[in-house]
Amino acid sequence: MRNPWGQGERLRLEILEAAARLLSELGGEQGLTIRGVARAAGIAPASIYQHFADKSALVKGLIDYDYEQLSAAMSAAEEQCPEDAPLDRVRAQMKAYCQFALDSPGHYRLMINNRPVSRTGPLIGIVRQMIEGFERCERAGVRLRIPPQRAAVMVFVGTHGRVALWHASEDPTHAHAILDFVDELVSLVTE
Amino acid sequence: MRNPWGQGERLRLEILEAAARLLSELGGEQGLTIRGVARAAGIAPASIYQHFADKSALVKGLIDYDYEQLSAAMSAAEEQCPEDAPLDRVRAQMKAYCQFALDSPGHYRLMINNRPVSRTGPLIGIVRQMIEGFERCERAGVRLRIPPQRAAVMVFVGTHGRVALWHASEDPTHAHAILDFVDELVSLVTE
DNA sequence: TGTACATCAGTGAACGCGCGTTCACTGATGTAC
DNA sequence: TGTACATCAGTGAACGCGCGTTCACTGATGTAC
Repeated sequence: MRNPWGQGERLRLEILEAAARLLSELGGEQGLTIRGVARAAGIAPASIYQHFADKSALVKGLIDYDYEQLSAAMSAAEEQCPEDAPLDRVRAQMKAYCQFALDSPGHYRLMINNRPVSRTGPLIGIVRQMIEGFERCERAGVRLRIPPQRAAVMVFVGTHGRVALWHASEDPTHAHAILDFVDELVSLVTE
Repeated sequence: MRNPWGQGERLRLEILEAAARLLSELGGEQGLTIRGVARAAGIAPASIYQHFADKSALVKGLIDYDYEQLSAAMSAAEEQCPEDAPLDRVRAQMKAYCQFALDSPGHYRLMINNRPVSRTGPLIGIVRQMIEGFERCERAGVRLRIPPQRAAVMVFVGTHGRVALWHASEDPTHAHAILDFVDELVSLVTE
């Protein structure tokens, strides 16, 4: 079952999917190894090196892959809400973020812990998305207690903290507690 | 330089201190190995097994050691504030928490990631400390926008999120930005 | 049309490494008689 | 007081393991002439 000519790239995706599956099972980075991914994908360890220069490139590829999924989920959630309810749109995005983190703890941890949050990094992109959301709120007449940038950072950072503690918890509370927390945060930054 | 009779326990502390030093240098758990700790302590790897059953016991010992330091730092900061300024006391505790996290990123990460947050765990103890602080505020007449338990959780969780993002950042902002964030959080939960 | 050769996808076997852990030991210091 | 022995703190050398990575390879599929 080797890929036909010119389709060698297909294995790259299969490797990423196998790595994602493995990461979901493991729930953490320990055990996310070249050999383990090869086993999960049903290929030889050496085959991975045709698609990724080394282990760190594989991990980086996986993280990029994950950020795409997260970003898409947030946008999809936003677009489920009517345009004239900007605060709902903000809430929906943030809750999609939570949902991703709750559904895929291993992925979330990897994304947060292994990717420096740089001025151009993917996490910052998400924060920017939130800032734009709050700016739209303000323009729509929603009263904020602090400037929209600060409100966005506050809601995002608070949610992130809540999710991080959920991850560290040995007996995780139900998802709705996390989602309620988002509502509480939003209500704190609005009047 | 072997310890005299009856003082074998002294090496235990030296091992923990060496592990702590190592963790500070590494900034993360990868590389925190039995052999590495032994090297840092200047002893044979086998010697560690006289004081810790296995690697996980060593890590657990290190985490307990770290929580004691953090808790002591928070209490000390609280007691620097006058008793009749309960909100300042709360702020001081939270800022001591931040300071610890900023000064010792490796330790902070280890504590958060490797210790399930159980109903009786050390992190919960810290949250409870914060709750008591906010209850004292309320009794002293400070007006809160939400119940003291929720205010405490909000401030703690938000701070934790902020610190976690600082850790993930490749170009960390200055400490004062973190401390300002604590003030902003506190001002959001008060009137 | 045949045929020599290049290119591609993927592999098997081996490498050196650092790890956690074990076990029989060394030698100094205490105790029993 | 001496002496045999127990106890203690700590060690050196070895074990088996899984890891990341390399390298010469296999065999199918395409291309040049």
